[in-house]
Order: sequence, then C-alpha cells, then structure tokens
Amino acid sequence: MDDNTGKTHAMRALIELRKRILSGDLPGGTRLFEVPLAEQLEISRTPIREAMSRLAEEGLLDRARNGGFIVRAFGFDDVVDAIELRGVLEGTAARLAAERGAKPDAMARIRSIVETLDDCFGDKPGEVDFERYSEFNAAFHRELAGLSGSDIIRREVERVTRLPFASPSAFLPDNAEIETFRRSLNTAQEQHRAMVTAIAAREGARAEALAREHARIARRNLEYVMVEDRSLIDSLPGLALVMS
Amino acid sequence: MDDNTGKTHAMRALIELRKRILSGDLPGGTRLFEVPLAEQLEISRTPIREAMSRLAEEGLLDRARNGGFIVRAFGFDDVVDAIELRGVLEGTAARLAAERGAKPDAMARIRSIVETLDDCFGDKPGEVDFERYSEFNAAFHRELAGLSGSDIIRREVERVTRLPFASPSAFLPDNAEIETFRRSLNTAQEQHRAMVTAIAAREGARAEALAREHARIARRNLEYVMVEDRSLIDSLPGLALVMS
DNA sequence: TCTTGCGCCCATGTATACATTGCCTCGATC
DNA sequence: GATCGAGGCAATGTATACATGGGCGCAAGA
Repeated sequence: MDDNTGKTHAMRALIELRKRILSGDLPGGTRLFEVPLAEQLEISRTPIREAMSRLAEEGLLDRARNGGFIVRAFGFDDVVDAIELRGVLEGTAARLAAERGAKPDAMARIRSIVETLDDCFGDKPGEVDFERYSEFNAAFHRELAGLSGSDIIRREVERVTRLPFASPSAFLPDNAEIETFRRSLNTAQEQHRAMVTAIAAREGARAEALAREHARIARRNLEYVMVEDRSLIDSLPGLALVMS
Repeated sequence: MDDNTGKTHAMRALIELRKRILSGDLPGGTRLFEVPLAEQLEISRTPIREAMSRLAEEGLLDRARNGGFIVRAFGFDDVVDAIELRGVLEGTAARLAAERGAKPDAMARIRSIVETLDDCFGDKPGEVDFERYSEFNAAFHRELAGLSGSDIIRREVERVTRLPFASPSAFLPDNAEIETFRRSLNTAQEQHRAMVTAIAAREGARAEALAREHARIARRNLEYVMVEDRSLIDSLPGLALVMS
C-alpha cells in the first residue's frame, strides 16, 4: 500500500472509504457521490476524488460511464476466480524462479521464512502459534512473488493479492478455533517447503503445480465456510464485502 | 479503453500524455510536473491530475513517494515478462473455458472469428490480408479473454494486454514486409483453431498449453527483431517506449 | 572544512466558485 | 396515448487561489 498512511486528507479519505467498502458498509454497486462524501468526511471534493481514483487503481471501485465511481461488486464466484488467479500467478512466479534461477540471498530469505513457519507448530498436534504463522505466511508469499526477479510478475501477483479475499492470509482468521482450517496448515507448510525445494532444483513445472494446489487450500476453506458453516462468514474479514 | 475519447479536457490530456509515453517522447523515469504540463496543454492542473491518475491505472505511470507521477520504465526483460504473463493469463482463460464450459453463443462467435481469419490467407503462400488478419486476431483474443465467463479473468487478461508491447497484435505491424513475421501467421492461426477445438473438447491442459505457446510467437518475433534486425524496432509502435 | 540550521522556493494538497453536461420531468402537440 | 422538446436540477468537470511541506542552498558557527 502507501506509506503516506493518513497524512493528507486524501489519504484519510482513502483509508476511510476502503474500510467502508471492505466492511460491506458500502455494498457492491453503490454509486459514490462526491458532494455527500465530502460533507460526511468534512473535507472538500478534491481529496475525495483523489481517494476514489486510488481505489479504482486498487480494483475496489469501477469508473462509471459518465464519470463517477461505483463500488465493485464481488460474488462468491469472483472469490473463487480470484483465488484461482492468485494460484496461477504465484505458480508463474515460482516456475520462473525455478527456470531462471533465484538470487542466492532471496533463496536464503525464503528458506529462513520456511524455518520460522516450522517453529510455529508446537509439539502436540494441533498446537499452532497462529498469529506468528499468519505473519510469516504473508512474508513467504511476498518473497515468492519477487523470487523470479521479474518486476512485472511481482507487481501483478501483489495486485491480485490485494483483493482481501484473495490474500494468502484470507483464511487465517484471528480465531484459530476452526479445526478444519488448523489442519490445513500442516498441508500448507508442506507445500511451502516443497515449493522452495522445487525452485532450488530448477523444477519449474513442479513449483508451478505446487503453488496452484497451495491456493486451492484457500478455495477448500472457502467452500467449507459456504457449505458447512456459513456462520463463519462474519469472522472472515475478507468476505464482508462479498455479496451472495 | 474509454469511449469518452476526447470529450473533456481530462480525456484529451489522457490521450496526449499516453501518446507521448507510448511514442517514447516521455522516456521511462521522467517525472511529470503538473504546472508545466498544464501550461503546455493550455488547461488547468485539475484535468492533468485526472489524466495522470488514469495512466497510473493503465500501468504507464507510477506514483512517486511524495506525490507526483513518474513514467514507468520498461526494459526488454519487461517486454519478455509481459508477453509471458499474457500467455499465462490467456492460458488460464482458455483452460477455465474448457473446464467449466463456454457458452454456446460465445463459442459460435469465436469459431466465426477463426473462419474469418482463415479467409485472410490467399491462395498463394505468403499472401495474407494483413490488416484484416490483425483486426480479427484482436477480436479472437478479446473473445478468448471472456470465454470462461469469469469477469475477474477477463479483466486481468485485458489489463496485461493493454501494455502495447504485450498486446496480441504488437508484432503485426502495418508493413507486412517482414517475411519471418508473415510466416508466423500460419502457425498462429493453427494454434487459434487448436485452442477452440481443445476448449470445445474440454481439454483444459491442452488449451492452456496452446495459449502459452501462442504467446511465444510474439516472444520469438521480439527476439528476431533484437538479434537479427534491430532496425525494425522503429517500425513496431509498441516498442517505442522500451528502453535499452 | 564540516556541520547544522534557517529560510526560500517549488511542487503538490486543498478549498471553492463556476462551467458544463446529461438526465429527468413536465408539458404540449400530434 | 405516445413522443418530442425545453427547462431545470444534480452531478461531475474545470479553473484558480491559497496552504502546506519537503528539499536545497547558503551562511554562520564550531
């Protein structure tokens, strides 16, 4: 995101609007009018426009035909597709890293991240330091995105990842209560390790396949939520803006 | 792009700035200052900002740390990566269309486009209606992007495609003189046909592989230009903004 | 000489008045 | 009754004045 967090009026408007969209306060399809928003946030129209323009870049708003902005509507099909897309792009990042070779220091960094993730698992089965895992899981995916050395790939991976429900951490909620989710962490960590191994061995196809399958964990968790226990929807912040 | 072509000052500024960037008049890394630009284009700063914001969405400008915009710099490595990325995304579009099944009317449309492309080839070898081919080639790729029915996929395919050197028509220059390029058209059209066949037969892996290989034609043409005949660089509009 | 701090200047940030456009409504006419 | 057009309103588009803040240079002191 931006480091300028909250310094200017435009930044505060950006953050506030993003919050409202992500929380579902502004449902998909809602047209955003400059004047009322400016009055609500007690600033002028100019920073509002700036903020909306940035949200359009993020993919949270669409530009309307005759000017103005509309909150982008996401359905569950879109969540599935975005997760699939993340798998494809991370797969490409992994494959290219394998085929072209990753820089030694980047490989060292990602290996160290995998070690740390290992440490998040306690001795007893099912014992996981969730918060730490979540943090270093994000770090793993960030490192993976740039591992091939291609700026274009890194940018596009990070772009998809920015959609909250497509983020690698989307289904790592604060409440680690969900047994199904917790079990998936072992599989996920196996895949992290295997990806790094494949990349180091220059096995591009394997690295790509692993990354795609890795993203499928998110899809399975999504399907669990939708089919088995819809009450969980509310505890997953990334799903708040998704419309039935 | 936008249908609003040139109606407002912001749109005219957008078009003018885009032209300057694509033509290389504004090389990568150039910082764009609002005041001088406003004076040059004889409008105020407001529509300039609007235009620059849209160019950032297009990926032609980057936002600078402390405000302002910088022309994004592309090297030949980036062109290669962007072409690769297009292949990956079109491959995903094709695979999903195969796996999920495409709508009959969309299939009919893309089949009709393939027929038309066939008609572009004359009786004598090497005889091609270039302009018509180029037009319907673009149509094929546009149709392919949406064939799976996924908006997310279609948007992202079209997004990458918007970079001029990554467009499916990037190496279909007006001058059809380049024998190597002309020969590649036969291969390309074979692949178009095969992709449609694979999608209809629900052969996802084959459809994906074909789309990726299809994009490689662009990469080969790029390499031909770079290695065999660098003088051709100037005749390919999409490469003007690429820096050595 | 090096460093530090003050101040100016330039570029973006913001507010606001005014322009423009497109849509909606209401009415009149066919 | 339907359609076309004029008018007004509401929204974005634009210009511009002023605010803010960061960078650079110069100068003064250590």
